[in-house]
Amino acid sequence: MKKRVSLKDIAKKVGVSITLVSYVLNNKHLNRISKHIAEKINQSAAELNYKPNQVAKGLKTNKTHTIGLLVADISNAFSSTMARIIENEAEKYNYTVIFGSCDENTERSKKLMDVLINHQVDGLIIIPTEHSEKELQYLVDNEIPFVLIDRFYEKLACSHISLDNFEAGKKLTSHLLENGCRRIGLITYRTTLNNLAERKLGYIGALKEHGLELDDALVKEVSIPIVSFEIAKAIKELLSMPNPADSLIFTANMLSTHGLRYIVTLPIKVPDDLAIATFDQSEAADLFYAPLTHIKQPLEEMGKLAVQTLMAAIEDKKELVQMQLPGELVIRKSSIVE
Amino acid sequence: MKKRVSLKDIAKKVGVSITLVSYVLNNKHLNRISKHIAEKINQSAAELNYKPNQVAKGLKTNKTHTIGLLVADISNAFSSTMARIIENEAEKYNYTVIFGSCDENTERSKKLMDVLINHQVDGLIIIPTEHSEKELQYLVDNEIPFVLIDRFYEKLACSHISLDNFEAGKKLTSHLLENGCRRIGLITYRTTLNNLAERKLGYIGALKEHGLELDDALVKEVSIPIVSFEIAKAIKELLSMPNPADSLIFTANMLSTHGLRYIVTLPIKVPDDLAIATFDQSEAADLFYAPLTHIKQPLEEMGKLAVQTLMAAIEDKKELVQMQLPGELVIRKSSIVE
DNA sequence: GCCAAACGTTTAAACGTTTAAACTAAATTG
DNA sequence: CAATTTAGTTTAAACGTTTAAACGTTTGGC
Repeated sequence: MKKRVSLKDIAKKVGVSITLVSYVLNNKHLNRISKHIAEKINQSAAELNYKPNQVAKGLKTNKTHTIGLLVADISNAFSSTMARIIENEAEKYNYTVIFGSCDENTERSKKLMDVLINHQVDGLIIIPTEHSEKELQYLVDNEIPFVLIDRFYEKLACSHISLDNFEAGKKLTSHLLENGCRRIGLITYRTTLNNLAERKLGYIGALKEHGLELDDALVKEVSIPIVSFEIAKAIKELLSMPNPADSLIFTANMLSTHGLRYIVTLPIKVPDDLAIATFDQSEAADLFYAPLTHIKQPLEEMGKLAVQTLMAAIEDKKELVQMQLPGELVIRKSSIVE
Repeated sequence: MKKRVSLKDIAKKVGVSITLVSYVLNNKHLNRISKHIAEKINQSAAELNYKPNQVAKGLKTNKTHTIGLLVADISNAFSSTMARIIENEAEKYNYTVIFGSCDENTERSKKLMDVLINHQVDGLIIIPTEHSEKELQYLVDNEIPFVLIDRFYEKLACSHISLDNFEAGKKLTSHLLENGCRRIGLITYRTTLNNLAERKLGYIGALKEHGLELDDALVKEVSIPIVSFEIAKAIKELLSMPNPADSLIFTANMLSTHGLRYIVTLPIKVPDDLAIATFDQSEAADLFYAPLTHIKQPLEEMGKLAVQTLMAAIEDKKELVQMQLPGELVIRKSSIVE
C-alpha cells in the first residue's frame, strides 16, 4: 500500500506549518488566516487528493465517528433490513457502521462486543442475544453509550427501542379469535428473551379476554438456532391431537418460514383447514398461496429512533429512551376463514 | 464515556515503564523480561480490565485490522448472506468488518468508499455498482488491496471472484430447452454490468447450440432499482405476444421474487402453462407452489476465497486472483413440464 | 581483576492529527 | 512615539501505542 497523503505533505508543499493546514482544512480560525495562504492550502490538498486519516483524528479527539452494530444474525431479513436503515441514518450524522453478526451465540456476541469496543466505537446498537446481561452491564458501568433494539432486559437501566410485543400478540390473537378460531396453536422459541415472552403473554391475554383458558398443549417451543425438523414435529402434534389446533401463530419470521415449508407438504388448505398468522413480514409470507396475516413492525421508525437515541447519548444527553412502538396488524388471506 | 484503561495506567500501577507493559502484553522479548514483573503486569492488566486501543495501535502500525465491505444492497439476501460469510471468515484472521450498503447507487458507492478508506481499512471487498471504474482504478493506483465479488470489469487489473455466469446461463437455458421449452423469455436488468451480460450470452449460446435463433422480443430489460410494475409489464408482454413465451428465465433473485408476485395473480399454472428458472435461491423461490429450478451460487466458497485473497493482498502478495466458479443447477418443479 | 556479554529495563521518537499557547510583525491607539 | 491591539503564523504537547536504541547492572570468561 502506498503511503497516504498527510497534512505534513501539504504543509511541506505549501511551505507552512502543519497546524495552519489543519486549521484551513477544518475551517477553523478562518478569520485570522490570510485568504491567499488558505487558498493555496486548499488547492494543494485537492491536488494531492488528501484524505484525512480518521484513525489519527480518532486518537486525538477520542471520537471515531463510528458506531458498532451487533445483530443476532445478519442473514435474517429483520437484521439486514435494520442494518440498512441504521447505516443510512448513521450516515446523516457522518457516522460509519462497524458490524458483527453473532448468530444468536452468546460467546460470539461477547467477543464481538469486545472487538467493537477495542476499535473505540463511539457507541453501540445491539440486538442482544440471550444471557448477555453481564456484558451489557459492563457497558452501563463504563458509560459506553448503547441502545438495544427488539429485545431488552427489565433490570437493565439502558435505552431500548422495541415493538409493543404484548399488544401485538394480543392483537394478532384477537383477530384470529374474532374470525372464529378457537384452538390457536402458538409456535415460539424456547428462550428467556423478553420479546417472545411478551408475545406469548399477549396471546394469553387475548384468550382470557375472549373467555378462553390457556391450553398448554397448544404452545410449542423450538430451539434457537432453528431446526426444521422440530417445527415440523410441533405442527404435526398440534394437528393430530384429540382436539387439534384450528389455527397457528408463529412468533417470528423464521418460524413461519420454516413452518410454511412443512405445511405446503401437507394435504391441508390454508386458511380453511388451518388459519395462520405470524409476526414479521417475509418473502415467504408474501408469496405463500394464502399470503400471511402478520404483525408489521415499524422497522424504519425503530432504526431511526435507535440511531437518534444513540447520537444523543454520545452527545452526553443522559436521559434513557425506552420505547415500545405499536405493530400494525396486516390482514391477509391466511386468516380469513369463511 | 469513562476514560478507558491504557498502558500508562498499568505501568503506573505496577511501577514500570510503558514499554515494558507493552512488551509483556504483546508477548515480545519475553525471554528477557523477569517472570515476576511479567506476572504482575498481566495481573494488573486483568484487574484493570485493560483493552488495547486499536485506534492507537492502528496509527502506529499502519494496520487497522479492519476490512471494508461495500455491498450493493445489504437487505438483499445475496449481500447479507455474503456479509455474514465474509465476517465469519475475516474473524478467523482477527479482522473486523466495516460496511456500507450503497443501494446500487454510484454516488453513494463513491462516498462510502471514501469513508472506508479514510477509516484506514487494510483492504476492501466490493460488490461494485455500475460506473465505478474510476473509483476502482483509484484503488489500483494507490495500491489499496481489494477484491471484487459477483461482478467485475474486464479492463480493470484486479482480483475478482464471481460465478461463471456464461456457463451458468447456458446450463439453465439448456435445461429448459431439453425439457421441451422453445420460446424462453429472459427477464434481466438494464445494465452494463458484466455478470448479467454474461448470463444473457450464456442464454444465447445455449439457444445456438440447440439450433435456435435469438428472438429479441423474448428479452426484456427492467430498471435498477427494481420496479414491480415494469416486471409485470414485461411478463404480460411475453405472454401476450403472437408467439408467446412458454418459459421464463430470471437473471437475478429480486427479479424472480417480483416476477412470482405477479405470476401468482395470473390464471396460469407453473410449470404446465409456463416453466420458470432463475438465478439465485430465495425464500420466495423455495416457497412458491412449484419451487423454482435455479442456479445455486457457491456463496460460501466465494466469500471465503474473497477474504483469503484479500488477506494475501494485504500481506503484500502481488498476484491477482481472478476466478469464475461454477454454479450448480438445482432442478425443481418449476421447470419440469410433462 | 578486567573486559565483554547477557540481562532487565527505560528513553525517546514516531504514527497523523488537534489545539492551547506563544510568538512576531504590523496596525492602531492615546 | 511608546504602548497596546490585532493579524497571521508557528511551537509544542498530547492522544495510546510500538519499537529501535540506549542504559546500568550483573554475570562469566580468561
